[in-house]
Amino acid sequence: MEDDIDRLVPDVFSRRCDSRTALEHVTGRWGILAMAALLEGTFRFNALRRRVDGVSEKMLAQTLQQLERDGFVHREARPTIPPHVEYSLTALGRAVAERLHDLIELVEGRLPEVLAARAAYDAAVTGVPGRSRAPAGGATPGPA
Amino acid sequence: MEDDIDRLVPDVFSRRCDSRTALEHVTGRWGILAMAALLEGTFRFNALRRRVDGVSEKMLAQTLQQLERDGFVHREARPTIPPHVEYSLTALGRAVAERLHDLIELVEGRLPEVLAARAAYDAAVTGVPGRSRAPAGGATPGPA
DNA sequence: AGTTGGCACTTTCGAATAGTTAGTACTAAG
DNA sequence: CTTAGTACTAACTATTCGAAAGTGCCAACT
Repeated sequence: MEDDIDRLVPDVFSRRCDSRTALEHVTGRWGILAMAALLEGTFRFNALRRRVDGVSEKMLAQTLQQLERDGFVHREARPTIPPHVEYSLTALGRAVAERLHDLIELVEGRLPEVLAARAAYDAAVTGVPGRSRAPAGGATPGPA
Repeated sequence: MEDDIDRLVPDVFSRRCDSRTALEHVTGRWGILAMAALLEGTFRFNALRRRVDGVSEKMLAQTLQQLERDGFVHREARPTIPPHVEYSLTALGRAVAERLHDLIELVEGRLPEVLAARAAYDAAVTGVPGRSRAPAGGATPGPA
């Protein structure tokens, strides 16, 4: 992405490429979970918020707006009071969500290995399993 | 993940599940790009930094440490001055990186659709294509 | 001789973003 | 009457990120 010719080839490694932000939206902390939940079906706002444990209204609203703008999510609002809004995946969003789902399944399925690695790392760093501490600074190659 | 029995089943939708942070590490802004770069081969620190456009030394160091601790990345440091450190994917990291790569390929390949969606969204929101503005607040269902 | 560049980080401080809380306006149910 | 629900937004606080400088040594260049 160093000049105009290169700009025609999407490349997430280049910070100036629009694909970078699109990728960040679908893999952001709340984006990936919202997409994965929507793969299960259409949700209303608060139902989605309950599905994605820990997300605030603000962050969810912001995330859904980004995803909608990128074309991954479809928002259907009825002119009612109280509001009635439904969110669902677009075809593009579904393609992305399926890959996110694959990733999530893998990470969940191999969590024991991650936990074991963490314990081993912590023990190597501090000599005490379960206690994480950054290696000391300086120009010396750190332990690991 | 509401009680001890549920804690045995990894579930990224639950904020208390360790798989949540593991997923956040590999899909974080810099994590996903570092993993994708390492899929290309082993990198030394500054080579990786050059590969991932826009990342600071601080964020890269922090990201690599997280990934190493989770067991996705292997760090090989020689006891030399100047330092000589190499980063590569573990087997677990490779499995994850391959899925990240699939996702990246998809997002890059369908970027034109994302850009078209953004233009359409901005036009619908502001009447001016290319100019993004959040819908007005209140309890009224927003336009979209 | 001095200067510069390279290596892989860490530290400090300000900028940016995420999170918390309260608010909007209406209806239905208790 | 109060409470709960709906889908957000605004204001303030907390946390994280980014920019810049620093570490200590060696090699290459002037």
